Amino acid sequence: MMSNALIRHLSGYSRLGDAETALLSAACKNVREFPAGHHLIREGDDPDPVFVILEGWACGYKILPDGGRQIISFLLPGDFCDIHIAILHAIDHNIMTLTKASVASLPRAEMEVLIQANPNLTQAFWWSQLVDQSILRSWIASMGRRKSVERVAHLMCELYIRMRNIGLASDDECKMPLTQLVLADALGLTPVHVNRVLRVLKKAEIMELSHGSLKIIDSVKLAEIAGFDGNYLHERIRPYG
Amino acid sequence: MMSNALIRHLSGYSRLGDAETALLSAACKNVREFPAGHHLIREGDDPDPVFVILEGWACGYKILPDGGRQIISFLLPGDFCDIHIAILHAIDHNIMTLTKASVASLPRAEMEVLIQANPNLTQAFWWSQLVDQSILRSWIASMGRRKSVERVAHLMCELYIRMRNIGLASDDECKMPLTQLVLADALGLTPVHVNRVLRVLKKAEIMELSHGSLKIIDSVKLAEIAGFDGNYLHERIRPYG
DNA sequence: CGAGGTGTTGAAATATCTCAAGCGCCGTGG
DNA sequence: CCACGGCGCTTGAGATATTTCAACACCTCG
Repeated sequence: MMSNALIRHLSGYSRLGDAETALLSAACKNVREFPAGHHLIREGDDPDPVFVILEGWACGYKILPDGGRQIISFLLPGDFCDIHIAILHAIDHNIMTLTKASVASLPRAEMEVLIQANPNLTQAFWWSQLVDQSILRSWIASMGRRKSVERVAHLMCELYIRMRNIGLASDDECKMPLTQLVLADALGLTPVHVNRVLRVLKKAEIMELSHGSLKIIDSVKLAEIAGFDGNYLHERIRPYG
Repeated sequence: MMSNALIRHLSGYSRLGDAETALLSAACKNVREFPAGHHLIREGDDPDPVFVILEGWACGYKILPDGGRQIISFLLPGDFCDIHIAILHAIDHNIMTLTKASVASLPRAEMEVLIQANPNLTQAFWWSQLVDQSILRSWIASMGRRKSVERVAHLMCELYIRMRNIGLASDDECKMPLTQLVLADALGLTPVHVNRVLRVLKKAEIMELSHGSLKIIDSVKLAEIAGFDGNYLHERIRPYG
């Protein structure tokens, strides 16, 4: 029975003791609720607090000179914005909520003390960051070498597994509050094309995305189309539950 | 007068004292020469030594289930393979030399002692890793939202600037030992298409890539086509020289 | 009730790929 | 020294995936 998505998330990466979870809980006391479409971080900001998503979804994105948007990452409950980004002078992308979300903000200084004093936490944060980086690599591979159907399938696999890892998915279903436009901006496609791809996957009785939730009908075929190998998510130490 | 590409690279991120540069030099004593096409790291390996490229180029890549290759990163002199990746169980991509290269390998244990004892080094390594991550994000944006000409132009801008940052580029030219096939695998394109794009850029008198080197003819137009904004490379503290 | 965001569909336009062939260069082996 | 094979580059023509443009239906929210 874990009180907090951050703890649930990190405890997948390192065995945390009671003392550590207590520290994390305490650090997360400053919680705010934001509506969908609220910016947590804007490009060019001075990085200050570390945000942790406790409930809801967010995404990181970049705007290209021609006005196009590319989504770079999805933040699920327990995920946080890059901690050490403070070292850089300015942030090079935006982070925005995709749904109503409750978000804890931890003062950076406090954060660093916390990490330095607790080797298990250090390790958990490192791991988490490395997994993020691994996901970025995997996205590049997807954008570069997968066709649209495969790309959609792959992203759905990734997000489903990530949701399952934090205890937010059932056997064949999970929340997936993404509009087709958002999906398009994440996959480097057009909204219309995403629509057609989703139709194909539905007609083939493989998966169905609607009303903000994903239903996996034939998980084997889905993974096959996606060419999905979850290794890059570097599995949790112990499954949730 | 810097003896070593690693030092040159890191000193762009943090002011290193004589003591620190001496330590780094000493750590780099174990140097080997590899031919082009040699694998430094293979997917699934147990991560052990940290490799630093002293001379030559390397790249990281993934192989997709259908056999396709996607290049994920280019390693230039001074770049190194992810240090903290040791935390993960297994590496999820390959690293291969693209040219004859001289490579230092640092025992991981030694590395960690070094870092923990020297805050400036810690900072430099952090920064370096964050820049790598920033480059990954920028690649995703490129693959998702730029057309082939823009994508080629953008990569050339990035690599030129990175070469310049380590003192390996002249005003309008630098080494660029990439075959069109490699370029294609990095950009998510076909070798034939890369060829046609390069032709266009050459005919338009913007840049020319041949015999392993890049010549920039009209840097303004090149940056314009690319929509290049170098911020994501998070400039060095002091320019090389 | 109207407005705006989201999803749906069709038809035409276009970027990129695929397949296929030929060329030039370079290192190797006869 | 020449012939050969291999790799990288080049070019063409046709095929295909994805985009673009445009219209409409649906729903929620004010």
